[in-house]
Amino acid sequence: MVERYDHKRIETFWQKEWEERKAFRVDHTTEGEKFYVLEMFPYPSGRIHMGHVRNYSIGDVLSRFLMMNGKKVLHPMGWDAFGLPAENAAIQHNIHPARWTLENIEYMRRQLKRMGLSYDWDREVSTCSPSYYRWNQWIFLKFYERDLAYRKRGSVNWCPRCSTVLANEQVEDGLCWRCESPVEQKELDQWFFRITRYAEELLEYTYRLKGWPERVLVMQRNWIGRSTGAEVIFPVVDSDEVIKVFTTRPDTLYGTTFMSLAPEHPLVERITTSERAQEVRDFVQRVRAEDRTRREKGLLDKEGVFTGAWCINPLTQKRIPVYVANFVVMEYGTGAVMAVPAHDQRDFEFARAYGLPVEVVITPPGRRLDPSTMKEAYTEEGIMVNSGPFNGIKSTEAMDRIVELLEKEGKGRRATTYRLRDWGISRQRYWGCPIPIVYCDGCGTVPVPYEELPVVLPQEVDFRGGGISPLATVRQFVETDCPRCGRRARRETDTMDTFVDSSWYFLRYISPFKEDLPFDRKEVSFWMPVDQYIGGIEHAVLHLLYARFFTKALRDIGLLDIDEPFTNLLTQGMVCKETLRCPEHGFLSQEEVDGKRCRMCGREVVVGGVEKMSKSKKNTVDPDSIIDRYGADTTRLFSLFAAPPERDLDWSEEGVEGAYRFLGRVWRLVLENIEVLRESKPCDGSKGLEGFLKEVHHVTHRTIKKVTQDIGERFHFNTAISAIMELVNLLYQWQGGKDSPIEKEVFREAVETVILLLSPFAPHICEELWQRIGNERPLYLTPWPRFDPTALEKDEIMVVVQVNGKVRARVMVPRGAEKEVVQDIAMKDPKVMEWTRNKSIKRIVYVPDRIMNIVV
RNA sequence: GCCGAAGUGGCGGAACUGGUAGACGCGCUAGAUUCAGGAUCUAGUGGGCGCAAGCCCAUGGGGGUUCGAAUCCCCCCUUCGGCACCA
Repeated sequence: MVERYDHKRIETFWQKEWEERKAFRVDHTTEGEKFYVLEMFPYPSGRIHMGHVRNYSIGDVLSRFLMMNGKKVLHPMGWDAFGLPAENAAIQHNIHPARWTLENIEYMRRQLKRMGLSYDWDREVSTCSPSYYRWNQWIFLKFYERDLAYRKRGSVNWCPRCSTVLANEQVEDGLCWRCESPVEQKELDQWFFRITRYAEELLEYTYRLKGWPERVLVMQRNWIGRSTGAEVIFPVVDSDEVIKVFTTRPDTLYGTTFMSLAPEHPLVERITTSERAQEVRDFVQRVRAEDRTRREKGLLDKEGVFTGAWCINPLTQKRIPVYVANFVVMEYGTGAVMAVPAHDQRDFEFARAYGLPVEVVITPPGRRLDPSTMKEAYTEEGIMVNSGPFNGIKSTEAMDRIVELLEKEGKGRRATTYRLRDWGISRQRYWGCPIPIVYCDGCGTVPVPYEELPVVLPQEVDFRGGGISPLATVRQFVETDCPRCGRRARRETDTMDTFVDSSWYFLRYISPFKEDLPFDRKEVSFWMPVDQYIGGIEHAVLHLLYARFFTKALRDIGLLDIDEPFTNLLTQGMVCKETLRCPEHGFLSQEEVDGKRCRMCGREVVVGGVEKMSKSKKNTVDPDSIIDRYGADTTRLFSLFAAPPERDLDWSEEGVEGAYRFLGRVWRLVLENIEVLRESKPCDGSKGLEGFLKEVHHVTHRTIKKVTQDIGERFHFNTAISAIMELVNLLYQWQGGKDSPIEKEVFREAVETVILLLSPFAPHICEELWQRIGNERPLYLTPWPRFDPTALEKDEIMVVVQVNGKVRARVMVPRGAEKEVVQDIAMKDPKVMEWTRNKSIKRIVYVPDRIMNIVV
């Protein structure tokens, strides 16, 4: 019996070794062929979860693979360390957010090190450290100078549970993205980043990011939500006021029969006639009190009220009534809609409800529409009618022509609107980056001078009060002198959204010690953009859009010379597991189940569907316990083998055992042959190899080729691993001895190859075996193996023979044989003869060295 | 409603540009080893018919293109994800 595979000892040993030798440190020179591998940094919530394990395993395989292939690889790790959970923990457990966060970082760093990840820990960055967030403030000031940061009072999303404001991107279905509480609206003074200035560029570049998954790009396009059309001016009758509308359908302008304003529209108050005033005011108040989410989701019936005012259709000069309607939102377009009931479903419903006229201006080809009997709006294109000079032309053509007419007469213009809103970054919480602004009664809003940065977050704060920013209670913080006039002034007490922190952290990794600037220009132009970014799909819009915006803004400030931060993006799937349920006690964890029964009540447990691991469903698996039991190598191997990275992964204990078994097989393969391996060199070339030896040599090189392509080109780690398994299986088939030099050499080459190819996945065991077979140089400094094309060539090749598309035989032919030669061989095959007997051959298709199809 | 992704054995998944469907792993079955269990090794494992050689069927369903389709085209169904009174 050989020594057993002791993962604990091996993994501890090699982790210490890598750490002491600073194996994965990358110097600050800017020479060589660079590759920047980045994984989304974690929030230090306490412990890592399987999603992290998967994310970081993917990055590590790639990183180690590229290092062995001679690339200069930057592979850093850090902490997205500001955020609400720290503050909530502080409130619940009376521990300071800073301590809570730092302790979590300590713990999680140890967990990551236990996974054997190849990070350059010298570049570790933590966003809650003043040496990091001072540059947040610095960038904020640069944004402020360029009017990319501004303050405005407005209706904002308020999460009562988190007692803070949320950006639009952080509201999902009307619920807070973090705690799922219903979001309310509040009027507050808030800081915004003018991301809308980049709306067009952000959109345009989604068509150039070839290395991003299509679905992420689509989500971003939807989010930016560009629509093109026209802005049209409708003068109000007996008034100097005009109503501006945005429409994507200028072709329907002649069919406008009324006007709808958003209840929040400023004109409502000004144009409503006195006899309608009370009714309108009641209506506006009622709608504004309505549940915002229901209103936004379109769940309410179309309702409205007449203002008493009329406006003029600029093309027809017809008077049309102005309504206030609950389905018009102030935030989009101009907050006013020209209503064309015949050609817009919402307007149609509204018109029917209030008895307003429906006028058809576009007819479907070859059909006529009757306004009195229409059941729904006709929204397709067609032929123009009742549209003055445009009658008879196609509606698609009329679009442009009508806009031209409007522009000529000064009644409107071509216009584009976006769904994207500016990014509200103020947060009424403590544990975040202070906004470097001072308010002075004399000077107004004054930026903190650069030389006074950082504005340090004070330690002693009572953050238990709800509703206002905790910093507002700290007098020593709030009270300051105006940097401009020196008189007493007040500091801004909100902190920044933590998505600001993560919008540029990948730049700080490049020069984490830079004192005078956020990052070093020269180093950044060497390393950026990130060549491969890896993370979860949940950031498809949030973080990934913000980081793109930051990159463009920093470029325009003159700090960067790239347009996009991430060349290639890999969005890994979720880690899922089956759920267990007790009819009485709900979801159960593995520990709460005894056999097939609930430990609490003894009732039979229902095995539910495979769902994303979550605490609430109690189907999580703790990485620590898996690493304890099977080791980091097994854990990594399984999470990469069970599914391709972008797909969801079903966690299975049996699968983990399978991975463990495989590593055991590799371990025994080496140790059972340790003498043979030690006393030989790998063979060089395929000369003189016959039979099984030739087969082993051939498969060895075929595996090098496949694994190299699967890792480097396709990220198909699962198939790479299965190819290595096949090679190992073949070596277990070795029947004869390993006595002659040639046998030893072939075997040694094959085993070395297995170790090298497996090392990015399972680095500890491979490093150990590599050393044991007598290598001095550590594996992580050893070049990746290259395949020998001549070893891949076979003299004889199996060709599949089909008759009428059905496989009937397989024949061996010399490689590269002519069609006629193969045909002769095939026709002599008894099976083929049987199927072609008494039949006339119509055609023979031959794909060289692969397949022959005989059509009879 | 619109947009996107995906449907392959008992399960996770292979099949690169149309060319042996089911690699690899899990699970299951049998054998070897063992006092026994575990571990390990070997063999088998899509379905149907057959003693067997073998034949037929099979990649969500239906049609088509092709010598040949999981892969290309058309129609439909299901699941997941995103957006949605967006003018």
